[in-house]
Amino acid sequence: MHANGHTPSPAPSSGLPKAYSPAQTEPAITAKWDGAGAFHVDPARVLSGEARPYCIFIPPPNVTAALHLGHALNNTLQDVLIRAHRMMGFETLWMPGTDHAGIATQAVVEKRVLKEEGKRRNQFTREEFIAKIQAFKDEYEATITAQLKEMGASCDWQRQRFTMDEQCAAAVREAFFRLFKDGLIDRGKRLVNWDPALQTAVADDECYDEEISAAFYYLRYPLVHAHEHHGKVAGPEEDPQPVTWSELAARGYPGAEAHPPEQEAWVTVATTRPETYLGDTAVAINPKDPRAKSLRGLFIELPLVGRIIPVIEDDYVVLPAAMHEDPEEAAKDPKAMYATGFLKVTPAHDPNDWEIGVRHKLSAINVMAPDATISDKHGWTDIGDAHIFVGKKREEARKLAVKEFEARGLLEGTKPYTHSVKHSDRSKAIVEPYLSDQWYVRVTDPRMAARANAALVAEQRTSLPAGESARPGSALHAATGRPAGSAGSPDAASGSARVASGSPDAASGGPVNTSDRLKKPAATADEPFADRGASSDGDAALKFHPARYAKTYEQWHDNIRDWCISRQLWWGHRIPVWSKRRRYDEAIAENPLLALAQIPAGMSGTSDWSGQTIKQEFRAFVADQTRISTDTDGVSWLEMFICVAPGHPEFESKLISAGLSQDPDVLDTWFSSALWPMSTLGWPEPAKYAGNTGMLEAFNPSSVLCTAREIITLWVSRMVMFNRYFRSAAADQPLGPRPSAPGPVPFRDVFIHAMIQDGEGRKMSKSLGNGVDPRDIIESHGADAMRFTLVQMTTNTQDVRMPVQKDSRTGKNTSPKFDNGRNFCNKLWNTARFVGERLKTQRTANSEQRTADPSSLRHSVTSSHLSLLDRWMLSRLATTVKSVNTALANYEFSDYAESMYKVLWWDLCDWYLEGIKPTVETNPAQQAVLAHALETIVRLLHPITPFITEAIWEQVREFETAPIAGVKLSPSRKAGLLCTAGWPEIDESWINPEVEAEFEKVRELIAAIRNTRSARQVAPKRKVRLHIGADGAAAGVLETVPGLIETLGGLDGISTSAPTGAATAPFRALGEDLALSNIADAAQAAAGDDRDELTRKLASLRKSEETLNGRLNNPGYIQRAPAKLVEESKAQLAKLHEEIAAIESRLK
RNA sequence: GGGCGGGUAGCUCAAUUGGCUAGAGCAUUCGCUUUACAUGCGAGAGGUUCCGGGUUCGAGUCCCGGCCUGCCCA
Repeated sequence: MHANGHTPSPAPSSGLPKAYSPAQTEPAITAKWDGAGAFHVDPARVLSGEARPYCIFIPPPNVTAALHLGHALNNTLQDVLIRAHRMMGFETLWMPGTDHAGIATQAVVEKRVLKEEGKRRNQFTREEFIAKIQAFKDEYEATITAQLKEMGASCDWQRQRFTMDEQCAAAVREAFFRLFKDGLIDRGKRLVNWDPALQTAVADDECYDEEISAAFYYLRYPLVHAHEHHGKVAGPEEDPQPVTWSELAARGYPGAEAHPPEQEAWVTVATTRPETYLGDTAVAINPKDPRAKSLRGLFIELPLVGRIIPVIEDDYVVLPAAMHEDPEEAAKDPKAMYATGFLKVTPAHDPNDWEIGVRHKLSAINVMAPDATISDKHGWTDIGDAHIFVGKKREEARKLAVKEFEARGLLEGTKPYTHSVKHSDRSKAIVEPYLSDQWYVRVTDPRMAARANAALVAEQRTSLPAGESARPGSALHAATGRPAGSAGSPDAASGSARVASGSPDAASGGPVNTSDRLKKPAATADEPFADRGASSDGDAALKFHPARYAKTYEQWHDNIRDWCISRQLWWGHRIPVWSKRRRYDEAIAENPLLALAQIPAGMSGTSDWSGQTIKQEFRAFVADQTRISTDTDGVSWLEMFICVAPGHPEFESKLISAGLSQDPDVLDTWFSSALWPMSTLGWPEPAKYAGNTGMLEAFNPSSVLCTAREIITLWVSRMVMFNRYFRSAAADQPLGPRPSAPGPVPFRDVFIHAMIQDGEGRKMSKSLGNGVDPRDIIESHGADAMRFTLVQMTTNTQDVRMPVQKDSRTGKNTSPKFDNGRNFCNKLWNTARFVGERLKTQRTANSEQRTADPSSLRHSVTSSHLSLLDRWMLSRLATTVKSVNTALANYEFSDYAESMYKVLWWDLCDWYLEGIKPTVETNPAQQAVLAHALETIVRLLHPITPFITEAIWEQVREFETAPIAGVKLSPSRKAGLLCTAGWPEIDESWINPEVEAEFEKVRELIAAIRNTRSARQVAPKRKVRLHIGADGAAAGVLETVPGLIETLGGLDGISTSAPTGAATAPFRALGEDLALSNIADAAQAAAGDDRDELTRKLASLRKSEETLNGRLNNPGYIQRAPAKLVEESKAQLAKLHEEIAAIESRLK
């Protein structure tokens, strides 16, 4: 292998070394592309109508690490599309950039800082720590950019963006502001996945499930009599009276008689998390449970805490297995096997309990601090005797709770139980469902989710049209600034919140215009006709490839939930909201605007502003929301949230000096990613950033998004929702009126490509050590080899497997698959050497004239100048151009690579080059075909293997031959580089099935000769003689390709006389008995056929004969199958009979 | 639990949507330094298309039921 230190010696005749050396070629080619600005796009060419746009936005890689093989695949496919369309004459933009990847990057840097400096994040100021992350980001951004260039990515590098750079940040500010102003962002107290180690909310996709060994604990909860006051049950009653078993027996409770009549009765709950009992606000039983009826109206007194909570009935509760109608069915549900029929309900610490809480309007009591220790400072006030738990970790508190129940005789038992529990990706800590204030985007609003589905092309839609399928979202907690009917009873206290989420009518008391929201789903369908016309721009415009992924996309939107966008991190876009909390009083309650008025009054020094004035003066860049809440001490608060549009730092400082503070959280990374197709083009003010004028109009919507399937829900959906919302016609002006008609999609096609797995079907990962580093492959095999292999592997399946091997020499992971690509590149290289040697005499200084100035040329080569072999080659080329175009249009990448492999290796190298060797140097027409064949292939291959083709092109374009009619190879548009040369066009009239069929006969004859030679062990160099009939089929075939059979069959001549002597070998081809003679020296001639092989072959042919006979003897087949097929079968059978007879005669 | 894939030669994948004797590449066997290429050339061997039913003249392909396997969403 040449990488082994030895430099291939150049072949003096052609100037090209014998083996292709990517390491010597690739950097120089990259420099040429860079120097020529070959990939820089000019929107003016699009806007003037000079060129059609083609655009892809790169899925911005995270700055957390170098690119892996999945990135290599993703970016190779994009580059293939980009380069092909650039050559096709499109004004082609591939927008590059990177993503700040909030939690991932911060976690990586935190780990690094801890390791290197022994310090934690909180030992730095926010600014100091962000600077460290920034430095890390700069390092990896540079690595990633270098890697993409090494792969040959033809991005418009002058436009490279970062999701947190100034331009993208402005878009994020603007988007947040508009959503806030339009009531699509609100603040809510909900359960989030809380990472107690990192102390931030994490998204579902930042979690993984892992089984842990745990236990079910069976706790006895004492039953008591109590009363409910105005729906409040959390307050302890005075001296609650215990319920005795005899009372229960009287109520008809099954099994109560088994207990001592005067003993205090209990119910037993089963739980894996006993410590959360501190936050229980009910015990639930299934209404179908026979005990349910007798417990109605009874309460529980929680031990130590003393809280009185109701027994409620809810379908969610699993019936115990013993109670199940079908015991076999019950045995299938492990939970039923463990269940007691009673469920402790802890809305603040369990998502299912939260839902029950919503249904039954229970309180949610948070009993934990952000580090998941038990705390009485975060909403829990009725501590009672439970203060012994405060300060304990989750696990310690669990043990203590069990111990305390046991001490009171309330622990009924313990059963070991293994179950899967959510863990945080980044810290590996067990996620705590945690009640906290977060910002949400109301993607459940029909302007978001329903419009995303409406964007699908008609043939990919399966669900109801927009509006009918949309569902109202969960309730708002934050109020908008809109005047409200009645302030109602304040809800959602800061810690002990009344659960309201998920229930639309729960918000009816608040200042939210609920009816307006509920009407919205239908509004889309009821929109005026004109509006629908305007929306046609984006409706039915989005298409998935492969189509099956449209379903994933659609179902996601049908079931979408509001999107939590706040993250308790430092690395990210800081939420542009300033807030202040004030004591609530009656006057303010009547008019929240008045309260708001007092804030800017203080900060500006002007004391007489009214709410109305604020609205007018700052309407353009200030939006506000208020929220009313009551804490457990009964104190009501009014919170004011003010969002400021970008570009008003002076106003922000005024807010600060007026006592407001900016939200410490940052936005979910996907918020900025969702804006990527807009922010990178300068939205909302392209003119403000150099070079962006016209970009938005020219390149949004883009052509296609290339990504992996898990990204459909994470990113594709959000880009579609945001693009359609923010780019609606009404919203295109900065700070314009609230958009009504939906806008365009961010991309017309979504191509979902496969995921690369290892040979065992596992994901490639660091922990498994089964990953392949693209840098290693580029180093050992070259970027083109890697790209070819990746393209070749990309079928429309969901996974592709890449067997991974450890290179014994380097110790690095590699895959034998990449040898395919390397060998292919080498084949191309040597093809070019061959052609270069044959055509060197035809070179001129500049062959571009050849197509640019037809008058300077000799006559065009047409079909009549060409032999069968030449016409066959042109037919193959024309067919290839056609099939490559089809493959590209359908994102069938492996088909593209396969077409190129076949036309280069099989057609051009194995047959055409071998066939023309004796004649090409004296046949100008053939030289023209040869030159055009190579150049067509080089051009068609450029998108897959850009480096080697660009290198070869430097020689190819020097060839001077006659043009060929109907073959168009347009010159380069920039700096004589192949990457901007024209895509090959070959007139389809060159596709000639008769020629190909004729050539098939030639190949059959040659194959038969070679087969016979091999079977008779004829020395490869030995020339033999072919004997044919004077008027047989072989004679006809020979006429069509003078000299070719001799060359490729190793013949020294052809005779029409019968063979003589022992050294002859009869064979059959083209339906004729033929023979080779002179196959061996007299001494060796005795060696005959290999009888074993002939016998084997005969058996195989007999089997085929049987199949065909069976088919033709079936009357149904003769009657019903197409006549053409029947004829073919008959012909096949006849041919089979011939072959069988021939072999039988040899076996005699 | 819901949804979507996959199961074809030792390995990785095709098979024009129901129609050639199920094909390639790699690996393997035999032969070959042949003036483009040994990263090569020529010739072979290798298949119960996961299993069981059904529809059809005809099933790898369509339908039903299993088994195995992967992913996504809850």
